[in-house]
Amino acid sequence: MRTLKFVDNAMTNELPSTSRSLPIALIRAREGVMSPIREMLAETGITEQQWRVLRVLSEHGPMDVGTLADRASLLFPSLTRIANSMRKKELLTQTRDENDRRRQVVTITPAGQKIIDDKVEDAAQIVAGFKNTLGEDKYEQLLDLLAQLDPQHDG
Amino acid sequence: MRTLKFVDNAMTNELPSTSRSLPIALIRAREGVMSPIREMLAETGITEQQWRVLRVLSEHGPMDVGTLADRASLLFPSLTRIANSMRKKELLTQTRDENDRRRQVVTITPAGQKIIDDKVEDAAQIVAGFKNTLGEDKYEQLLDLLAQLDPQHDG
DNA sequence: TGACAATGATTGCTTTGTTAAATAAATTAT
DNA sequence: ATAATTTATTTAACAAAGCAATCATTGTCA
Repeated sequence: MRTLKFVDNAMTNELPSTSRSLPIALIRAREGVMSPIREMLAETGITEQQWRVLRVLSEHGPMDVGTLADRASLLFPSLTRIANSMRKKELLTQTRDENDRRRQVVTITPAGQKIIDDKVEDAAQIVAGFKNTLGEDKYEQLLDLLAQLDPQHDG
Repeated sequence: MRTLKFVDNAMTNELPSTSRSLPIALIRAREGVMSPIREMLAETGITEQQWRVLRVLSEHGPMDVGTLADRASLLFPSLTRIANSMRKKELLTQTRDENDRRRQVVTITPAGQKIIDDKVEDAAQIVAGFKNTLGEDKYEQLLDLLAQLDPQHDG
């Protein structure tokens, strides 16, 4: 068992204690945030990722799979499967782009949009709850700090 | 396609644009942080989760599966399977607690500890990199804000 | 004591994450 | 024009997440 040293570890080769580990803190925060959202989504029969796909499509309209994957923060292979199952549930449709026939254009269906419409309010309340516990300022600050850890982000 | 309104949405039923969504920000930040760590771990043949398990065992010594799952932020069923594969690789051992024979006590092996020892330095440098880009203050601040989103955490 | 609840852990099932390889259409270069 | 390259997407294979159900052991209490 490694001995814990309760000193600054900046000049040492020590990792921060797992209780102050950034990756673990990110996981736990995510779990805290997603837990009520998952609970809310359980009634709809769709998953967290499927909700994200619907959100993006609803917000920006039809788009190709690559852009969708990017905006919903999903990996390509994941999205392929997710789109398949969502098509079976008729939450979206998929058509080949005739200008560039490699591209698959995905569109939300009325049934998909209905799920969004039915749940926006609940979702917004959950978000508002977190904004409330942190306070508006710290909430925005958190989003900024998180953005700085995202390599895609400019900064 | 939903019309975007560029106004404050506090009093409306609108969700924040997906680009300012907390769950998505958390996913992206996590991806940004884990990407170099995964790269580093690729050489060792273990996954991010297995690394966490080794870290916790190395830091706190042998413990039962429940406590380990808690400290490594893994779900029980996940840990059961992860421990199985790690046992096959001889990174840890598992023995029944004789006082309470429901409990399984997990211990890191020398081979497991060696992976930690070989890579602590690299890992610490990666962490230091993030501390550097954010600055010591904002880094600590971020950890505090994230902790507030964790229901397990006191606060 | 003996039925019953509570606890610790595992198993089964479906979905997603992650990497690598394959396919297919478009672009570039020779 | 055709071979080589790049781009968009899919498939395959394995690890892990998340949820429900199961199993074994321990604890409670009538």
